[in-house]
Amino acid sequence: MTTAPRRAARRPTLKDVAALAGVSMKTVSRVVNGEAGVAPSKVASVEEAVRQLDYRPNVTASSLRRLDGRTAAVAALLEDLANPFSAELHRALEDVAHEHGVLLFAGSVDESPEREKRLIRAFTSRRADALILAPASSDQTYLTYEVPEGTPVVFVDRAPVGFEADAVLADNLEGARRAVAHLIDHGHRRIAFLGDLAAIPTARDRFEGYQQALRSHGMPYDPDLVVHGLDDAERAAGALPALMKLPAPPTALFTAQNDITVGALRYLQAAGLQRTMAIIGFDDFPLADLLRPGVTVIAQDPTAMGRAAAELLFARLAGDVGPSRTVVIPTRLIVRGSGELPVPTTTA
Amino acid sequence: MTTAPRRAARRPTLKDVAALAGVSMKTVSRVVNGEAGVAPSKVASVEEAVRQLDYRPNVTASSLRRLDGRTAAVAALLEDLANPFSAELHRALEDVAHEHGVLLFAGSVDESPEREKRLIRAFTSRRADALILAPASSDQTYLTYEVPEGTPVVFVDRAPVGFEADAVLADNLEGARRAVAHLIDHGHRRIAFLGDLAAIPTARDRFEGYQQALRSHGMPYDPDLVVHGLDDAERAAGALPALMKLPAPPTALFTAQNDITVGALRYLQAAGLQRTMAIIGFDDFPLADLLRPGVTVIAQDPTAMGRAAAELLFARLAGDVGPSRTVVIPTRLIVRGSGELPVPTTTA
DNA sequence: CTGAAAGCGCTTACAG
DNA sequence: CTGAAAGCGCTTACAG
Repeated sequence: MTTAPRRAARRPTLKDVAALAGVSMKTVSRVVNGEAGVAPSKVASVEEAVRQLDYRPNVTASSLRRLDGRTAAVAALLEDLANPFSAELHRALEDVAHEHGVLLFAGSVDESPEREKRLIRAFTSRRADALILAPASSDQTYLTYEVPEGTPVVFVDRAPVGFEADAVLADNLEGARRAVAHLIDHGHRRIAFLGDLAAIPTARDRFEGYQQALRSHGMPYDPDLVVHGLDDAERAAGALPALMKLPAPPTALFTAQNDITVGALRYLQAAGLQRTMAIIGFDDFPLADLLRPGVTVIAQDPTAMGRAAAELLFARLAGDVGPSRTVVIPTRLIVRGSGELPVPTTTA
Repeated sequence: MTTAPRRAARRPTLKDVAALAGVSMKTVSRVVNGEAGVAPSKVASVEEAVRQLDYRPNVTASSLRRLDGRTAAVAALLEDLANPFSAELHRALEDVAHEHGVLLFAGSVDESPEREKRLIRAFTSRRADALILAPASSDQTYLTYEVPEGTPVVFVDRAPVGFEADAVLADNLEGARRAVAHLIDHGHRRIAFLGDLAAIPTARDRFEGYQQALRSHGMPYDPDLVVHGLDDAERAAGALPALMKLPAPPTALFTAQNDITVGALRYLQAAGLQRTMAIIGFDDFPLADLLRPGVTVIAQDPTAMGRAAAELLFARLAGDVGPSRTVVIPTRLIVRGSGELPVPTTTA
């Protein structure tokens, strides 16, 4: 019978290293933290003791006593870690944090202001050094007393309300305006807007872009062509039959969010309308190029947004005390076919 | 000029609460931790002081002194947080952790054993209570001394080697066997295998399933039809021209991973072969149902895998000391058209 | 260049 | 039922 290897029972401490190396705890601390001014012979014996004991500093304990209280961990509160936009953003944050030797806590806020507040409490009570937040709440004044001074907060995807902070945003209004202008350029005059919950700021900006495009082209705004509150693909698909039954149905759709685009595409394909109804979606998605026709989209760049947010954050942690900055990451129109379908020349 | 609200400068401590409530620190500690046996009047005055000062316990400090040293944080090392499989798994872990009031650290190992080891060190030095690991390394014996006793480790997606631990795995071999048997049932005799890096255990299992299916149907194994090492979509697409130039090219493809399936589909569509070449992919992906033909897949269930892993983990944290368990989450064949294309009846 | 003492915010182990 | 003292693993603020 073989004996399973035993796990390390108790982690050795600074004190154990000091005893083995025959120096004081303070000297071990200096060596471990790379401070200058320790005799080379002592450095060597400390390093040898560290190796022998396989000593690992307790980051938690050191942050407790340090003046700056830094834990080398930052927290990200994103919309939903399972959704591709949040996942890519998260990955970009991880990459920058990793370069700085900092670890990342993550949580999904799920469009729930209560959940957002619970997570903020959980992360601040673990003394995260900084927060990245894609808020679900409509007002973040509460952060003033929830987040201690000296803990930077950077907003991503959604702008802060009632709280001064850096922010990284996509160009939602301009992207939407461009999508709708593109449809108008292809001859469409009846363009439907299918949007997410109207309470979500990005959804509002995209709706505003839709309206601006109509206005600047001298086109009337028809509320019958507008549907808000579509918070998943099924609901989006379910909204289309009513639009199609209008006396003057739309000839083009602007779907203002990923899942809405997918739901609309499912409906169009089931109804055999995929080569008749023009569609442009906000947000790119994998395989959009493989569908027939390919799906024209306004693409965001979550990786660029994540990197920019993380860089603002680390600049703050490095001591930048300038006024809050807002970085806008541009969107891109990707032409693939569905947004270039002409107005059908039927005798309706 | 209005004054911006000031942020809380210093967090109040247990001591501050004790002073305000006129009791000892120990009594405050008892109330905060919900321990019984405190006079109701003292409970009330402590609770009032907590409210007035907006006191938040410092989780980090309490874990330092506690005997169990629990930090109420667990770490997940996944393949790549940006990839949908890892992202869904991560989200499922988050949900279970959230139910337990536990926070989640996450990191991507990126098929790099070095990165895996760095992350393990980072997480253990932050004293995570437990680890969830989808390893990139081929051997995890090193965990024996890297992970302290009493810190549970649960493997997901890949089985441990050289280390005793719980594991949650997909049924890779059986799923692959079933995919290939399905193609054989539809008349195919020349079935290509397109796989990821052969060093990845799941890739090996899927290859083994491919071989077993051929064997059990009395079909020869032809190495010309097998390509390993396809680690992204472009590489997968690039492998197909050579297969098509074989004297007897395949009539069906088994693509053993998500990105490989996508790469193959891009090639087939560019070559106009999407209605000629049968294909079954391992891993489902969004919109597989909207392509024409729909893409037949072997679907994994990352959400079920994440939940199962988290439940094993919390059972260990709750004191379960039984022998290691391995949970296998079954895969599902989803028939959509591409896997049911017949063998073309050409005169080749 | 080096170390002894005090303290970060909390819990433990006691004593009353 | 309550609290004073010690200590978790480390760094600070000194003194030499």
